Amino acid sequence: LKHSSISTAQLAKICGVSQGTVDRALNNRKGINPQTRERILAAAKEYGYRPNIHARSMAGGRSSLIGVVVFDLDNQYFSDFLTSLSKCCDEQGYSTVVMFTEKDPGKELECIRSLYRMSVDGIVLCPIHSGEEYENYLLSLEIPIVTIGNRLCRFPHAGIDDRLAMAEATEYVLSRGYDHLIYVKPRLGQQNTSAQTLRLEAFLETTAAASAAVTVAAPDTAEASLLPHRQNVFICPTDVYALRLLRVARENAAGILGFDNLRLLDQLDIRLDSVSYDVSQAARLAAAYIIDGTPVTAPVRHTLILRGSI
Amino acid sequence: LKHSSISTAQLAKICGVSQGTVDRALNNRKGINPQTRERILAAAKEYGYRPNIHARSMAGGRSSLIGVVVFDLDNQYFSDFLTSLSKCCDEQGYSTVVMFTEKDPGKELECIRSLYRMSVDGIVLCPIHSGEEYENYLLSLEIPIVTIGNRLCRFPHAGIDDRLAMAEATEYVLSRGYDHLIYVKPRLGQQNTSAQTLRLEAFLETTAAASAAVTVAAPDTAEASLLPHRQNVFICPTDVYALRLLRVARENAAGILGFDNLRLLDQLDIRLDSVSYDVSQAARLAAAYIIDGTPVTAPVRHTLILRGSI
DNA sequence: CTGTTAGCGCGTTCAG
DNA sequence: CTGAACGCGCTAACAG
Repeated sequence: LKHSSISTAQLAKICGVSQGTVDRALNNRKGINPQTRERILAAAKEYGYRPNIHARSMAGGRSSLIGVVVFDLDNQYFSDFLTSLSKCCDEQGYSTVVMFTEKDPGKELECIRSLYRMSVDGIVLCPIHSGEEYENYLLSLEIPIVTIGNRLCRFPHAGIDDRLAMAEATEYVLSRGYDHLIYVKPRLGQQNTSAQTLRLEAFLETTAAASAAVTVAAPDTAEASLLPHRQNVFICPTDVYALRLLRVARENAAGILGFDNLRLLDQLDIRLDSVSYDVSQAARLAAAYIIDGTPVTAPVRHTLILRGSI
Repeated sequence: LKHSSISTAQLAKICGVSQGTVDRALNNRKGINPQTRERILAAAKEYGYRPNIHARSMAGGRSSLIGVVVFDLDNQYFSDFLTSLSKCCDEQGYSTVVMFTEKDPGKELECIRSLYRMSVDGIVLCPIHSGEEYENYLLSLEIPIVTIGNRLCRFPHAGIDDRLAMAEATEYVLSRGYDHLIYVKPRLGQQNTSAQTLRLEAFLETTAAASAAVTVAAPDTAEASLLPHRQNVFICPTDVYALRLLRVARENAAGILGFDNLRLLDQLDIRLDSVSYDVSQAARLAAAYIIDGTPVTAPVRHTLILRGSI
């Protein structure tokens, strides 16, 4: 009663074969008569056979579980990603188990350990830790791990080319004639800040040769950085900051650029230019890497969505 | 190597007892010498023993997995709830498995079936289905199920008293002297719309005896419902609608009330009055019901958060 | 109070 | 190509 779906043993009895043969048919293993395979497959479909993940993972096979480790759901970026990933995994018969680190390095380790103990088939991780020792630990788990948001040296990354995206966006801003760029830099208190670091570096490199003035400000000092008699523009490496500065920008006739293009913008009809990319593609890349081992070759493509705030 | 944590068998060998005794100690079962129990518990702690959920659930015990079925993460309400629930479950050694229905009744059944097959210990469900037949099916699963958002007759609900909350909010609005109340009613195309239905009913009952004019409008016709030379106010049963109407309200000097008090409001410093309640308390109630069987006796308390939009 | 045993459903040997 | 047997880690039932 507990599990409505039938077991391989029952299937075996029904088809008049052994459990081993059923296993060979179900899991596309070699060494089985094509006819008996078809017969078993047909019966499996008829009786609605579904593998039991617990038994399977105990016997050393896949668990069909994929772990996801993110900060929280405060930033809609993660919500967007989760929705896509969950859908993507579902379609392939996998379930996702999400855990939150709340940007606490200790919790990150706890999350990973928990997921490992659940014998997930892989982990999608937005890391806050970094360093060789940490990566060694992750590698020792011997399960596929792919990063999102922040990066790790020896693991694939499902995301955009942060450097290129920010460089292009900055160039566009410069081309619009602004002569004072205020980069709103988050406090980089954490360990792994690769995403934000790459964006900042790209911004600095791109503006190095420009004639425009440049200020790098903390979120709470951004407003005070506005210069009079200048064409000011806020460059925000996250929509979250941009949203908070939207009013200030408008009141001071300054331009403003966001990053991530949260669904929120369209949902609430907010006129904020933002660097956008296909989150579902990132999710697909991550899932494909974990499920099929498909290597992540190219970064996800990005676009600048213009709504008139620059 | 796969599972770094030791097994009950190993613990048994270490303590010089049988596996059965270890089980009795670990799971607070009766019929064991308090001294041997302490000895085993100490060893378990020392060696970092952690139960294997797959083995446990296969043997007919708990899986320490709790299923969550919600529409999606578009509405921040669900993100808020999930964050709280996940935290709450974590603290008690449970993990959550989230699935999305996308308001598709067929998917809702799929989600529940999947979770059931994973032998989750219980399900937190925001139902879109309803009706006796459906409830019978859920009951036949013989696992604890608690609803959030929408309700079902024969299952506990972790949430506020929607009727009372809307009634009180409406009364407050009336007390502020508005003489034209525009209720923004969602399209109730789904099957289970209990939450929205209760709120609308409460609004209508509360305004029945009032002298103020009342209009019930669809989200896209709300603006057109504004009456000239009147003190208009929008009553939105969801912050999502309120956020979209915020500008219209301001431009027309109309009041506006939201519902749910999304974290977004504080995050972006949005001045919207909204009916608020402690989401984490709802999460705790839901978790306690599933984990310990604690009955949900009283609804979660609500408050009206005033930010000057009424 | 404690030890022993069986079995959950599946993957993986090893024989045939 | 197929069948039989074992073990994963745990709970439950029965013996002592």
